[in-house]
Amino acid sequence: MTSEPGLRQRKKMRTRQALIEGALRLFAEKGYDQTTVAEIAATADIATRTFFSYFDSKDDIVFFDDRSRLERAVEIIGERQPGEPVADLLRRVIDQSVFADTDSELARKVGPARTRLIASVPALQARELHLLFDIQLQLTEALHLACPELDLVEAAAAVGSLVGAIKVVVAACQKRGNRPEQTYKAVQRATDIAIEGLNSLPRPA
Amino acid sequence: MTSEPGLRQRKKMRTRQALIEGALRLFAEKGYDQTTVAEIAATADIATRTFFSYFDSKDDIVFFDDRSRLERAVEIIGERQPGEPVADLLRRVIDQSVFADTDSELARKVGPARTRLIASVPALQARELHLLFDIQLQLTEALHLACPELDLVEAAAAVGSLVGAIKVVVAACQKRGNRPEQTYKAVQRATDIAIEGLNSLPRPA
DNA sequence: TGCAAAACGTCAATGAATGCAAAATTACAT
DNA sequence: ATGTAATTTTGCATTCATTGACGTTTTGCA
Repeated sequence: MTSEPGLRQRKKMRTRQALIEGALRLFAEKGYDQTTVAEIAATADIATRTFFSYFDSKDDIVFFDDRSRLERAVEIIGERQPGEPVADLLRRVIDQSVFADTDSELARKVGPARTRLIASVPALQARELHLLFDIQLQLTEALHLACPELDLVEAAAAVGSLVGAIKVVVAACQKRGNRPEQTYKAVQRATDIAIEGLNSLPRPA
Repeated sequence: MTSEPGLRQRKKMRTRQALIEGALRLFAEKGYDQTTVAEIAATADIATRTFFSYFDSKDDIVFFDDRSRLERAVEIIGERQPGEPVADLLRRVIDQSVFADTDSELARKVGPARTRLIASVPALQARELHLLFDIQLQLTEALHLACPELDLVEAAAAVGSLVGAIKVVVAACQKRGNRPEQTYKAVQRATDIAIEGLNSLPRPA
């Protein structure tokens, strides 16, 4: 069952791939808002109507590898060693699903351009946050399952606190125009703060 | 200068109010997607085109009091007593800007219905998360200013961690259908976890 | 080969959002 | 009170994402 893709599937996948590449190229060339769905569809030689059988919306195409990132994350959580501290586990999840390049070459290729794109288009920011939120709910469930000592509220708080800290820190860094290296350091710091708690912050002089 | 509103302003405010009430009523009656901007405009006796000079988009009308909530929060942060622990300060911010009814009666009146509405319409969820994210960046700045002992990254992590924990916990509670009282308890717990850190969570048996 | 399902495409419609220029309203100085 | 400038409102046209209905083509499989 899970073996041969079949001609139909292969064709679909090729079209999908073409759509993604075509769309990201157009977005880079003329901007997101200036690119119409019809133009994207044209790059893969399909009708405009058909685009919507590949992606639910125009924004969705930008986040083509979200699903696989989530799956990887859930997998990592599922492989938790009994007794492993939650903090250690979540550190691994962040490292291997956020920073690793999941969807093979494609993700690596578009990586930085995509980040810039999202940051510059409000509609994409909103979509990203929505997807990320949904991801957090699923991570919460996975964590709750993998860590019987945590109730659902604790699992949710753990995920939300860690992801929230990182997301806001990254945005703050981008806003001030930090270099990627500094931003990476900042993510580490954010992770530590979420794990150690706000009480670990420097006290007033 | 900051005294009398002037007829023009008063009229505008009345129209705005009418739009908000009309829109929320229609949303409740026929659902968000089934309500058109033209219908909303009609409830306030203005042209469809004019709606967009009051709100940038159809979703925006649902979050009419976000600005004032944010302003209240920034104000509270600005009034921080020197030496007051960050955790205490942020606790106050949550209590008084998230749970307090800011926009006078209107906010109180629509409160629960609005919450249900947002939860049931994906477009509104996305918008809310986007607005909340922006709010967090502004809170980060305010906190950084009010707490000289925190650098920007630390301030961002503090805000993101706390808000993120609460948001995910609330969503998890709604998803499982908790009663408001339980949800409130959960928010308290989430706050504690963000403040005490993930390391304060129960260890595996 | 031939049928059923899956995919694709055409056509038409809806509805949000925006730009533009004219018309209406309000503020303000004289 | 009146005229003028500033602000709002509006009608109109347009673009474009998204969706529904329905007929046509492909592909998978018996």
